[in-house]
Amino acid sequence: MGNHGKPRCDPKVTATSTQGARERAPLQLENFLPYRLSILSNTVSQGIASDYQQRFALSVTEWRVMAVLARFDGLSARDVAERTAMDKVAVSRALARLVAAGRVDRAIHDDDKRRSVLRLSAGGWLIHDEIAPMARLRERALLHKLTLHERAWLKRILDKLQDGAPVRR
Amino acid sequence: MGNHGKPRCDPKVTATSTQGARERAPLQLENFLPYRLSILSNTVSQGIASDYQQRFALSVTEWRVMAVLARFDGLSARDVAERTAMDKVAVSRALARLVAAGRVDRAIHDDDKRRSVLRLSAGGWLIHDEIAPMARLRERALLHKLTLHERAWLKRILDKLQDGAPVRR
DNA sequence: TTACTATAGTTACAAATGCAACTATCTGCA
DNA sequence: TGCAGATAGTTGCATTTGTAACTATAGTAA
Repeated sequence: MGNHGKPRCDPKVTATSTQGARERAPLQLENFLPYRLSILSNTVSQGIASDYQQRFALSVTEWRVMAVLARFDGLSARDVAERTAMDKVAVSRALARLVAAGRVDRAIHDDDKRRSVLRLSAGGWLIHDEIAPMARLRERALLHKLTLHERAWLKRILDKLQDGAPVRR
Repeated sequence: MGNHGKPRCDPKVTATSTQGARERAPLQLENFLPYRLSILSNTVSQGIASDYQQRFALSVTEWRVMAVLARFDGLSARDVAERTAMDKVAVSRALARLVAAGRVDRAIHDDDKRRSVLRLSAGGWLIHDEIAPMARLRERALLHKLTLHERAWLKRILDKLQDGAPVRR
């Protein structure tokens, strides 16, 4: 029962990294790629969100929907879901709020009455035009931590990591 | 009112990238670093979670708590929150479930009765020892998409992006 | 037509999450 | 002592999210 080689270490005295048993040893979260990605992504997204969250009462999902609609006019909800890699239910709800707030106009497709035809409203564009530059600034600040060389590698690496990844729906 | 240079483009006909107006133009989400990080992170975490989610009825937060406890024995809830970069409330709730399920043993600190002293139970270790290798495999599969050179760059880049980042609490 | 299947989008319900308020304990200092 | 913060952890409540079921429309073929 108790034959587990538990790493008994005082947590305050830096991490007795229990190397030795290769597969069995506990993960080192701080070096575990999926974990690091998660932390970094949350930190970054949270930073950007704090720019507009309270100011416009806009959630991250709502902003993402607005961002795609700014780029591609007349998409259906399904298209939006595809382009944002968000769940269709999440998109539906974000759209309900955006339409109610008058930030997005929703029409019905002529040839297919199931589809909606989505478009930023004038008010939506105003908000978009305030947020987009802030988002860009955040990205720039992030990239400024890297050399040009590193930025190029990062892009290449993200491409490779992403390729063949399953697309959510 | 309508003097917005909206990019009218058929979404099916690949992305008329509205370059020109530098700051004003809509974001290209697909090249926007924060967005890419978010997608990648979600995809990866989701993949790992699918390995244990239903099988052990374990949430991502719970697994993370178990992972730190595997590595550092006798932490307090606060320590766990710090090491997982999770909210203390989230940790408290995850612990409540883990203790109830008999996966974590909770004692009270001798010198400070506020603190808990946390430790994986024997059953917790069994589960950990099943999940950890799977998680490692997932990470390995991810890293195998990269050359050794790229892996080194990625590590370096993540370090730089993360440095100076605010620590959640 | 009718029936079967697929798709767009919404709704319902349950679980997860975040924030603020709360209890209990500890620390420091008059 | 005893009182005013701090800190560890939990609880309540409102919001968000995920899953599945549902409605409505479309496509296809007998």
